[in-house]
This record gives sequence, structure tokens and C-alpha cells, in this order.
Amino acid sequence: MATMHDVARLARVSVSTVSYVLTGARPISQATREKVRAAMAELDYQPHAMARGLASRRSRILGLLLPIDERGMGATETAFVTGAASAASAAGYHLVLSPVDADDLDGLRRLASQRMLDGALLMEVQLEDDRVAVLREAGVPLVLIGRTGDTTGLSYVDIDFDRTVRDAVAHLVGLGHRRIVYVNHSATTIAEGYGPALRTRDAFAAAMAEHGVEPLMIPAEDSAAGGRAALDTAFDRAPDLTAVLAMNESAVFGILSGLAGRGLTVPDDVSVVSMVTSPQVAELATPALTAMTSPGSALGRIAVEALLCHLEQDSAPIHQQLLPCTLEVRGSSGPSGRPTGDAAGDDEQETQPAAALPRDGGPRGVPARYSRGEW
Amino acid sequence: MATMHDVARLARVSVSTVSYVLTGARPISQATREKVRAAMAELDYQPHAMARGLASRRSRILGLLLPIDERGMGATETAFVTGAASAASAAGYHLVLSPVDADDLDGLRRLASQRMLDGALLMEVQLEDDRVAVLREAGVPLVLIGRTGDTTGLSYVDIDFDRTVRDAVAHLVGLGHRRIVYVNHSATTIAEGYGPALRTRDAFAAAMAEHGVEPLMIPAEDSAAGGRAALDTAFDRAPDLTAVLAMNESAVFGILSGLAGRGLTVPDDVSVVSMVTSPQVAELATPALTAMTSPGSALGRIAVEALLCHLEQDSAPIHQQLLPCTLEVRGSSGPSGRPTGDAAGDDEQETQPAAALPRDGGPRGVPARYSRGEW
DNA sequence: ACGGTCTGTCGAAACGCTTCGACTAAGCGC
DNA sequence: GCGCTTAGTCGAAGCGTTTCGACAGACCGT
Repeated sequence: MATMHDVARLARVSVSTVSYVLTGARPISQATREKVRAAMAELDYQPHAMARGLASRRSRILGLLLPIDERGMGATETAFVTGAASAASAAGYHLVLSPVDADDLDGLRRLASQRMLDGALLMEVQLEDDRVAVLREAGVPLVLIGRTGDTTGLSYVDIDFDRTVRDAVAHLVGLGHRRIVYVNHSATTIAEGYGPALRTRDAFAAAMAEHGVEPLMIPAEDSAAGGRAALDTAFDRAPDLTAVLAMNESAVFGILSGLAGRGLTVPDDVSVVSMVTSPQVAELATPALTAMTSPGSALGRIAVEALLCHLEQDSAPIHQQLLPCTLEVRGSSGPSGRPTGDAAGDDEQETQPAAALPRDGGPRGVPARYSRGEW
Repeated sequence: MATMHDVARLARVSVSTVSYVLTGARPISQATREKVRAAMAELDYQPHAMARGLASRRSRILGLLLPIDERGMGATETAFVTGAASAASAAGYHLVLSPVDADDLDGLRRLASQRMLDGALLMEVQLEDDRVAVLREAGVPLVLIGRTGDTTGLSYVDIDFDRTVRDAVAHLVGLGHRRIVYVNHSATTIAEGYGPALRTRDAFAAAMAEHGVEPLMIPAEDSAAGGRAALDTAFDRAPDLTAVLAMNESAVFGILSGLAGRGLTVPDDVSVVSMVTSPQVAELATPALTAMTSPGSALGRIAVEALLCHLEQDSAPIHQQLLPCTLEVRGSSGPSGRPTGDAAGDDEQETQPAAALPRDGGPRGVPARYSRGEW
């Protein structure tokens, strides 16, 4: 392997000159630069990552800290990871996958003190997450995926659950549905303070209230059986339901089969919309699921870019961004045929001032569902 | 951050002594060792990864080379990745995720010459894969996930497709099925020489022949619609079919819905077995899919361990290992009720000598399906 | 008492790069 | 023509480890 010395010798310049050609840290004349470039090409020179890292104190390695999660990653997380990896790679960085047990704070501290990571992405952030404090103390620039309860001074990217739920509810209300059941994660998951479950619960209540209809939430275990059980409960408590909004990818398949078991057709009798779902999974169902498609890989990319900003100039402002899931209408949602016969329900929607819409929301006064393509 | 110098000063020894305490490369007296340990603890010393890497010429970083694949990773690949990451982490190594376009050989060469990777795992290996040659030239120790056509001198781990198909077929034949259709990946995928599609195709033909029944393979696009289409073709060509074995996770859901559309019940009228499937996905279907569960995370772990062997002692023998998917019987397979009425079909199975079983196969002479738990 | 092997320790030279200070010319305003 | 800045280059000092050769002493058989 050729080193910088070899290049310098061949180009008849000093090592530092070669380095400056590479990094651009100081001006180098056109002529010299070309000589050096030629020498590098001839020797097939590649800078030695470790040496560069040691000297410059920057490893060009980013850490993706994922909790060791026995049940494994879902499609959304996977998309996130690959998105982050591509973005890092495109920027000339490497992404290391570090599984750290969520409560192995010592392990995390050790990892951080090895000075191998220029920065880190923290996945599956809890509302209260000690890992954040550990990494901050260790001086590791950080971007969260998800949010802690208190986000002051922290950069994060997360799904805009509020907007996502609103869009989903607007879609269903727009189709004439009034009795909509929200199937959330399990009761214990909610009790543990799992952010997405709590945020969507509240957003659902708010969105329904804005449309003047009553919210009903049912928790469900993350499984097909859990979904079926939740459906039974749902019919107990709201026999006239015409639509189900489900947070829970596994449960939604149980709901589908539960409906079929009751002799109900989707979407003619009951509409089903799945939250935070990947197209691949949505297409598995019959009919294919109308779903809020998670911005998995975009989240990954944005998180990496935000982190890189912090690295390039440490005065960079903190980056806090929410991305909504986008509605993709497939076969599992349709007009409500049954109870209420009233036109569409646009009026209720107007009662929500446009000011409540997130930054990039459509033109003022236009309800969200019209400003977003429903391909 | 404390350095080795600080530790050495505090412990009143030389830096090299500290180093020897850490690496064990030379004997150090009990007393000194404890002094040094104490100093390290007091200063909260952590070795600097880059410096160590530069001096020792070993980065303790492994690369996971995954092709940039727009349609993303499936559950099996994801499990593989997390398995590999945990194994690496447990061994004190880091795993970097390097998305490299499958035909960007220059990019790969560049990556390899940065000397950042001690070794690499190559995912989604094709039957002909130039990346292998590139990495070998660059002198990067390598373990393949999957196999090239010619595997001489190469270490790999892969799914034992042959055995997996055999076990699946044995399960169905044992249930009395005679007319079994194999739904493979798409015709173009097969034409491109995608290993798993070819290997399972051949294994299916062989397994069926051993049972004295005629094989029928239908290619299908990787989608629910593709599965439905394949099912139509299947019924055209074999109206009396009683079982479907499907390679293709997406297609299998289409097959299920296609069967329902024809008024056929699973498993009473037709049994369905899915190949290389994760439990999570299998549970989504109704009824839950009897499936060959892929050993995703075990593959990852084993691959990493094999790679580490090559690093520790470069004389290590090449490691070639196949892991079968394990049959998990759920609700989608059952006894064939319809055409043939003959007992079970054990006799045909015995014609395959046990010698063909891989290393850890059950006791000799016992058919595979009895030696494996069917929980 | 004498080489000879071990054990335990040290100092210094790498490892391959970045970066700082210094120096030389050249270009500029006045 | 004077000092001043600026462009372009060099040499050397790190960065924090590992590792090699050297060496002092202890322990051995003879």
C-alpha cells in the first residue's frame, strides 16, 4: 500500500503538500496539484483511514446506537437504518451499527470514550432516556430518532404522529365515517410510556374532537390474535363502528381476519387504515391496506445530515424536525355506507384553524387532505 | 481524555508496560499489573481506538457490505444484520454498514484500500460475483453470505436450501399430499441466476422425485398480485393440487387470498407452506403460515465468528457452512383430504439414504421430519 | 562461580497522517 | 523603493498506540 511519503517522493514535493492537496486546507498551485494528483493515481494511493483519524481527531465514523431488541426491527426501522447508511456513505462517512443494551450505560460510556465515533444516532429513544445524558457528558454529538419528553437543546428527527393521525382521521371523516376506533399498542406498552403510543393516542382524541366526533381507543397486543381481540372489544363498545385506524402492524392483520370472520367486507362494511406502515407490508393484505406510509429512509437520511452539520460547524443550530407519514390510499378504505348519511363533513374540519398545521402545511385555510396528493 | 501516558505516569511505570498490561503481549508481574489497573480505573482510561488501530494495524472493524437495494431488506436480511452486529460487538469488534452498489467495483476497491476494515461480510452474493475477486486482491479477509458458483477457497455461510426444501416436501408428503406446486421467484429472477431460486428449484425437483411424485414449479412476481397469478397458472396446470410451497413471502399472501377467492379453505382444501420466512411475517397470515423459519440471526453470528477466526490466525481453515430453515407448523398445513387416500408415504422417504443429511442431522435412518421438533 | 534461559521492565522507533510555524517570492499601495 | 499582505511550499512536531531490542536481575544446572 502506498503511503503519502511515496506520493510525495514521486511528485517531488513534501508530505505536507500532498496533505494540503488532499484536504484543501491551504492553497496549492495548479501545477503542483496536478503533479501530486498524477502521483496519487499512479500509485493507486488511498489515505489510511486510521492514520488520518488519529492525526485529525476525526474518525469519519458515525454510530447508529440501536437497543438490542429481541423481537427485531420492523420494516420502518430497517428503512431508517439503510437510509442512514446510504446518506453517511454518500458524505464519505462510515456508519457503525452498535447494539447497546438500553440500560447498559457503562457499555455506552465505554463506547463513547473510545473516541471512535464522531457522532451518534440514537434509535428508539424513550420519553426518559438516560443514554442521552451519558452521550452528552462524553461529548458525542447526537441526533435522536424519536424524542425524549424534554427536548431542549437536543437535535432530533421523528415521525409527526400528530399530523399523521390528523391526516388519517381526515381521510376517514372525509369518506363519511363517524364512528372510528383507534387500535393502539398494548396497554402495557402505553403504561411504559412508549412515545408513539402516547402521542398518537392524544392526537387521535384531538383530531376526533375537532371533527366533533367521539374518539374510542382500544389497546391491542402486537399480534394477529391481539388484533382480533381488540376488534371484539371494539364491537362491544361501539357496535356501529365503520372504520378502524390501527397503529399496530401485526394487529391490523388480525383485525382484517376478524372482520372477515364476522362476515364483514373491507372496505364496504368497515374501512381499515394502518398507521406507520411500509408499502411492502401494506401490499400483503387483501385488500391492500390504505396506510400512512412511514418516511423511514428519509428519516435516516435527514438524521445523518443533521448530525453532519453539527460536526462540520459545532455552532450549528439544533435540528428538530418532524416528518409525517403520507397517506397512501389502497383498497381497505372507502366511503361509509351505513349509519350517518350526511354529505361529507367539511364544515367540522374548517373549525380547526390552519394555524395548527405544521410548517410545510398546504395553503392556509385548505384542509390538509386536499393539500396532499392521494395517489 | 486520559491517555496511556497519564496512566503510566500515575502508576510510575513506562507506557510500554501499560500497553503490555492491556494486551498481555508480554508477562507483567502481579504487583505492577495491579498498580496499572488501579491507575486506569482512577483516570477512567479508555484506549483510543484510532491510535490503537494505527499502531497495531488492526482496526477491529468489520464491514458488512450490502448492495444498495431499492426495495430494501426483508426480515431475514434484517435478522442477519442484527445478528452479525451483536456477535461483532460481543467480540469487541465494530460492524460498519457499507452500502456499495453491486457493480461499483471501484468504490469497493477504494473502501478496501482505506485499510479501515479488518475483514468483510459480503451479502447477497450472486452466483458470479466480481466483488469477491476485488476484495481478495485487496487482501481483505472475507466471508460470504450466500455462495458463488465456485466456492473453492472461500468461506461462506448460507441457507441449506436443499435440506429446507426436502424438509418442507417431507412435511407435506407426510400429510398425504401428492400434488404439490412450488411457487418460486419470478422468471427473470431465475434467469438472472439468483442462487436461492435456482437451488430451491433443483432441490424441489429432487425431493419430489425421491417421493416418487411429479414436481411442478411456477414462477411468480414478488407481490400479492404475482402470487394470485401464479395460483391461476397452478390450477390450470394441476387442477388437482392440494398443496403449495412458496419461496416468495409476498406471493404467498396473494396465494392465500387467491385460494379464498376460489372458495377454497386453508388448510382443509389446500395446504400452504412458506419457505424462508420469519415468524413475524408468518403470524400475519390467517391462518398463520406453516413456514420454514430462516436462521437469519444465527447466520449473522456464525458469519462473524468465522471471519474472526480468519483474523486471529490467518492459517484458519476456510469455513463453509449451510444452515437449514426449520419447519414450524402453524395453521396453514394439514392432511390432504382429497385425491389420493394412501397411508403416509414413509416408504418413499426411506429411499433417500441418511448419508445425504448434513452434519448435525438426526440419528441415521430416521426421516428428517421425525428428528426435528414440530412444535 | 559460570554461562544460559526466563521474567519483568524500559526507551525509542514506528504507524501514516494533519497541522503549525517559518520561510521565500511575488504583488500591492504609496 | 518601503513595508505589507498573500500564495505556495517545507520541515518538524505531534496524534496515542504497539512493538522491538536491550537490559537487569532471578533462577537454574553443573
